[in-house]
Amino acid sequence: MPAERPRRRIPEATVARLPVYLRILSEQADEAVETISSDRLAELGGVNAAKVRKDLSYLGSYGTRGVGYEVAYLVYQIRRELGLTHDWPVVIVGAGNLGQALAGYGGFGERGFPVAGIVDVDPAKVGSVLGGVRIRHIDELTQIVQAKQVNIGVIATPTASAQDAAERLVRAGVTSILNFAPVVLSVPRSIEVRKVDLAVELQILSYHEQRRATANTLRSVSGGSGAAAAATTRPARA
Amino acid sequence: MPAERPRRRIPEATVARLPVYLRILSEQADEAVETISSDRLAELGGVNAAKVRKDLSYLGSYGTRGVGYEVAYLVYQIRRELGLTHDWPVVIVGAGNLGQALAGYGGFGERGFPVAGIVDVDPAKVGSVLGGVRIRHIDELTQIVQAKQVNIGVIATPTASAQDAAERLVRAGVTSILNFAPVVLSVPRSIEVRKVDLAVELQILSYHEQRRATANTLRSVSGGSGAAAAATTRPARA
DNA sequence: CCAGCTTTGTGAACGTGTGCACGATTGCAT
DNA sequence: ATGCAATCGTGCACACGTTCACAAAGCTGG
Repeated sequence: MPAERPRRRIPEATVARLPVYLRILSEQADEAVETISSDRLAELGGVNAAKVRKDLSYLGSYGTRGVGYEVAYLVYQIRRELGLTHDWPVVIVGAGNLGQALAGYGGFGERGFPVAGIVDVDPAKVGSVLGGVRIRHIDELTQIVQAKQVNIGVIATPTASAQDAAERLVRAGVTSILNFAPVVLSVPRSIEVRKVDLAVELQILSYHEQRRATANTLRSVSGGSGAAAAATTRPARA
Repeated sequence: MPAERPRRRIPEATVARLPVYLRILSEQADEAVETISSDRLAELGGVNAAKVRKDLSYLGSYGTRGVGYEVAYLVYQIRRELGLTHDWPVVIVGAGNLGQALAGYGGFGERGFPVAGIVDVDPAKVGSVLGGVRIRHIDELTQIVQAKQVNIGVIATPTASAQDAAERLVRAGVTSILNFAPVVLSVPRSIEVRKVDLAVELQILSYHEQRRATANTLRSVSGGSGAAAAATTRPARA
C-alpha cells in the first residue's frame, strides 16, 4: 500500500483554474482523447504551459514524460481534489429575477450542485414551482439545510436583504456562501464567501474602455482642453 | 493651471476594488457623510486600511492628513478613473434564461450600463419585449452596435454558441466582452474579456468544503481505509 | 542498446500584491 | 504659538504567483 501523500495546500490561484482544466478534460474525454500534453491543455485553457504543469503538480506527479497526462485519470484526480466525488446540494435564498433564473438553469444539478431548496420572504411566492423545486418560506431554511445536509448557500436577494440572508444561512448551518448581491457580507471568519458582482465586472471593463479612449485622445490632440483640466481640479474647501 | 498628471497605470487588483469603494462611498454620500477615513472605508469594504490608502493613492493624493477623504470628491475621482462619467450601453447576446434575467434586472441601467439591445438566433423569440427592450434577431447585431455606439457585449448563450457569439460581437465592433458561458473564448488580443462562471465559483467552494471535511476526518480516524487508499492508486496502464 | 525526440517536473528569477511601520501633515485645544 | 491626536502617503520587506529554462524520464526506430 502506497503511503498516503500528505495533503498539500494548493494555492488559491491554482484552485481557481482547476475547474477550467476539469471542464476541458471532460470534453476531451467525451471525444475519446486518451492523453493530453500540458501544451495542448494550455492552449485550450488559454494559459501558459508551464503554469498548467505547475498547477497539476500540486495534485501529485501524474504525468508521463515524453507522453503527457492520461485524461481520464486526471479528471478523476481533479474531481477528487475539488471534492466533486459527491454532490453538494445548495439552497437558494431569494426567488426574484435572479433566483428564478438560477433555479431554472439546469446546469447546477448537472454539475453536481443540485438545488435542494429555494426560499423567499414573500408569502405570495411560496408554493410555486421553479425548475422542479417548490419555493418555500424563508422560515423553513434551517429545516431544509438540516434535512438535506446543505453546506452551500446562494444569496440572490435584493441588496438590502443580503446581510440578513447571510445571517440566516449561517444560523441554519451553512458554511459556504455564494453571494450575488453587491454588498460586503459580514460573517464569521470560518465561513467561506465568494462574490459574483455584475456591476463590478462591467465597471472593470469600463475602466479598460475608458483607458483605450484616453490613449486615443492623447494620441490625436496635443493636450487637455481648458474645460477638461478645470474638471479635474480640486474644488475649493467649504 | 496645474500640470496634467501623467496617467499612471493602475494595478489590476486595485481596479477590481475601486468599484467596491465606489459603491460604499456612494452609500455614504447618500447618508450625508462628508468625509471618511481609510480605516472606516476599509472596515466597510472588508479590507485592510493600508490597502485602501495605497489604492486611492493611485488616483492621486486626494486625502487630507488628520482628516480623511472628502466623500463626494472621491466618488467623482473614482468614477472618472473607471470611465463612469458617461453611460456605456451594452448589448446582450442570448435571450434564454440568463439573458432574460439580465435584461429584466434593472440594475444595469441604473449603474450606467443601459441595455442597448438583446439579440437571439431563435426567430420565435424575436419581437417579445424584455425589460423594456425588444428582442431582435442576431443578424441585426452589427446594426445595433454601430447605431448605439456599443463597446461592451454580454454573452448569455448556451455553451455551444458562445464562441460564435464572441466572433459576431467582435465583427460588429465590440471591444469588451462579459462572458457567462463556461468556455474559454478565442478572440483577438485587443479584446478585453471577463468571465463569470457559476460552476467555477461553486467548485471553488466545494474545494474548501471538501478540505474542511478531510481535516475533520483526519482528526477523528487514524488513517485512510483500504478502499479509499486503493481508489487513489494509479490504475495499471492499458 | 543507443540516438534522438518529446514532454514532464521543478529550481530559480522575476513580477505583482499585501501589510507594516513610520514620517509628514493637518486640525484642534489651550 | 505650541503641543497633541488623528490620519494620510509611501518605503520596505515579505508573500504569492508567473514564467523561464533545463535536467530527468520516457518513447520510437534502427
